[in-house]
Amino acid sequence: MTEFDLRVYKAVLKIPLGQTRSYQWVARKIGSPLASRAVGSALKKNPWPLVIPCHRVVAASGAIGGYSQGINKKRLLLDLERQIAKMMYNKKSKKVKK
DNA sequence: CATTTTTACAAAT
DNA sequence: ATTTGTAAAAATG
Repeated sequence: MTEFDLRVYKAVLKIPLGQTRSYQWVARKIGSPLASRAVGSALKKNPWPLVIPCHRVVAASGAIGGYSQGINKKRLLLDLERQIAKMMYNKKSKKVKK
C-alpha cells in the first residue's frame, strides 16, 4: 500500500455511477498521465476489491483489459450500472422522495 | 538498497 | 497484430 495506490483508489471512487473511465483518465487525475499501466497494476492488487469499482475502469481503447473477478461479470456490472444511471436521468416520477 | 522483471495500457507501425 | 514507450510495484540479488 503506497501513496500512489491511495491516489488511484480515490480517483476511481470519484467515477460517477454508470460511467466508465479509462486508465489514462485516472492516471491524469492522480497526476501522472503516463502512469496508466501503474494504475492498472495497482488496481489489481487493490486491498479492498469490494469498495473499489474496478469494473468502471476500462482501457482507453475500449478493451476491458482484465478483471480479477471475471471480465464477463465486469461487463454485466457495467450494463447494470448503465441502466441505473439511465433511471436516474429520466425519472418518470416527478419527484424522487428522498 | 539497487537492479531487473512484470504489468488489468496506449500509441505507432 | 506486433513493437515501443511509459511509470510504478513486486521480485530478485
